Amino acid sequence: MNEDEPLLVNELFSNVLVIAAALVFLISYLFAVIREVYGSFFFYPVNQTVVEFALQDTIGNGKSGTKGQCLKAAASALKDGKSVFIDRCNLDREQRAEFVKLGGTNIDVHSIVLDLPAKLCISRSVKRTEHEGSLQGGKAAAVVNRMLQKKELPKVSEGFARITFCQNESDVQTCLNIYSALGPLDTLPNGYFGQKNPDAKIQLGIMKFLKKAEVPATNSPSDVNSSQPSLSSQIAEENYSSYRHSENVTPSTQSAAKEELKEGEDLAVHSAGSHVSSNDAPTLAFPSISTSDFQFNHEKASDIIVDKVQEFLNKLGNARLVLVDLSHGSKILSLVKEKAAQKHINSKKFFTHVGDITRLYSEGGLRCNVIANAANWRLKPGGGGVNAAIFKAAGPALEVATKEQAQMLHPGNAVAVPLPSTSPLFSREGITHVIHVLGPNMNPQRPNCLHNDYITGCEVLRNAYTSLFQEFASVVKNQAKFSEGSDENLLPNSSDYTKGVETKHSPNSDQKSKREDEHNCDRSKKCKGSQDEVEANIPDSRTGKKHTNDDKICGSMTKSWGSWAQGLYRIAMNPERHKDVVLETSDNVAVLNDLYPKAKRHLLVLTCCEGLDCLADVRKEHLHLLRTMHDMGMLWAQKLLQEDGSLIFRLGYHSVPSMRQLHLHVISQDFDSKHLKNKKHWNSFNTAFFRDSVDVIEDVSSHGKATLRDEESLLSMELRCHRCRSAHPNIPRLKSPLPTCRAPSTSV
DNA sequence: GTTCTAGAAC
DNA sequence: GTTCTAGAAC
Repeated sequence: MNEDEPLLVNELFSNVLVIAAALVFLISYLFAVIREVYGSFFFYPVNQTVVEFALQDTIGNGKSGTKGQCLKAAASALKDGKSVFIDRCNLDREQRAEFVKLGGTNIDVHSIVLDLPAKLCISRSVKRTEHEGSLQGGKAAAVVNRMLQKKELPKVSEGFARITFCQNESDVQTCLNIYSALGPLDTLPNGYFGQKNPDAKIQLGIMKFLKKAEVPATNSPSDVNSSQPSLSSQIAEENYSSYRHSENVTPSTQSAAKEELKEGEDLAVHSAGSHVSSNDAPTLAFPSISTSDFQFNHEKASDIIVDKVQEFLNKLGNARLVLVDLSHGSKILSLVKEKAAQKHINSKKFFTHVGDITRLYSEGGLRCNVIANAANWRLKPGGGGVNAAIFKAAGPALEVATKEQAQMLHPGNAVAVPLPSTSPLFSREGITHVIHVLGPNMNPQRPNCLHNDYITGCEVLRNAYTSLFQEFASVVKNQAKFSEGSDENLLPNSSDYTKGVETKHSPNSDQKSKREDEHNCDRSKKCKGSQDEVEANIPDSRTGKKHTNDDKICGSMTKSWGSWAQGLYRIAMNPERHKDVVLETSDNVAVLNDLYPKAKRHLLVLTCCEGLDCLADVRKEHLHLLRTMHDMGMLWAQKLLQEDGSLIFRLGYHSVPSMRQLHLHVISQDFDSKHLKNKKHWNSFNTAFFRDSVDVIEDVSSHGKATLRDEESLLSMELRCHRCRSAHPNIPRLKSPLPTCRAPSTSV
């Protein structure tokens, strides 16, 4: 768009002499060209070519008009059967609400959004010397920035029948043509046009998990998909994205953010993680085993529960145990409660809880990192009760993860399954492990019925709780080990897996090697298969050059790596030789601090697998690796959060990395670093160039490869604050304390 | 990826 | 005058 010839909506719509869709009420939502198109009112009488108009700023005989005057004028025109076009800076929902209300039930309310780059807007405003709105010179930039901080894109849920987004002059022209062509009885289809549903476009990690419906979602033109998806598909996408986005952060930040919203505080002022309590004790929530469908005697069961709890509480450090049942009238719960009190068991470390075990945190506010499942011997979903509920709530991820650990379970045994971070139970409830446990069965309709043999039954039930609590202890121990920064592997002790659990490759040592085989990355074998190995040594038909290790194919295109770009590759090939920088190696991935961190905390999770240089190389067979990297990144984010609860993390990949060897960035969203120096640095983490790990996994699993975003345009995009989206002319201004969303400018 | 630096922008 | 960007070299 030509900056010298700013688009004036006044000019634009003064050309619209006939806009005759009966009682179409247009609200023009203008934030980008704010001061160029100061609020003007146009009244289009139906079936007439006469245009009445009034500016909010000039409605009162040349003086600034008030909102009340505008509303009155609009209501009056509507009453007269006219179509009304309101041209006004309706930045937020609240400001628009009164106008939308004018539409009532019979009048379609449309919105046209002129969403132009803020930089353009500011430069225009600054150049302008005289303005109806008493806004002149340099103050304009401050106003624009301040307004942009508040802006909320309109949504159909506010009462709009149709919302059209215009990103440039051509979009505006199209819009103009559409409305110009309307006849008296014509109508326009409802929904979003020109841009996706605002919610679906939110791509900021920080905003993502908040599920904050009102989050402003501005995107620069290059980031906007100009397709016009159907409304239903948009809604589906919206729902999907809110679920998906919540996975992108650690559950603790998510919950903290929730608290923050409750308090109604400004996002920008307090970072979402600030309420994180780092001393949340590890907690196992477990249902009463065998007393429901397996019809085990409640008295006997409650004795065993209390005994075993007492036995283990001392061994579990600060960990807590919680017996959970759905119903308030639960007999087993009251029995256990009573007996635990009699035995003076510490009620802070062991207590009972009434609620849904799959919604302990979201509905009960009870944070449990591990839950037990009263499983069936096949370790399959279905059946009823707790087992069905947990498998359903955890999604298919649990089934897959369970299969990796064990095929079946004998009565009296338990098996811990790490919950993939893709599971809603992980993202929503903060559950990291599900421990499947199988108790004795006294129900003749179920397998392995003991037919009231309570001598065996009690022994089996004792074993079941012993095994359950041991598994839990093992999880706690490993997590503690992890947070101490140990580079030992995270697998539980072999003894935890062998007895009564038929693993695919038990015992544990085999399991570990199996896991390594699975995401294989055997350096001699090469992840990408043999094809690239062959290609790597034949001349490229386009360049005639030979590919070597330093000049190899990256995805479908030739990408050469300079010597300076080989650092990560060297570490990945020999992580043991770089113990000084490598924080941890496990499952063929290495974790290290970024040499030039772009935020307070900035880690890289590096694959040690040769042949995977960048995202373009990633294919379906690397899904397991991507998940491993993601899980490792999440664990480290959690660990870092324990050190500083105010941090917020985002996990993702650069569309086109500068350094060879696939690496996942785990980066805190403060961007407080002297190493973040230029536009490329900023945009590589704050535009679609940065591909969220969860999105990459989703892309690869559904399309077989990752979606890469155009490097050039994204990296040279205007600088916008990742929180409030305000635009800034350069990096120092962007990073300077004022005017940012943390401390909104009050001048003007 | 960083560093250096010419020259544009302020 | 200083600040900042962007391109080349590494």
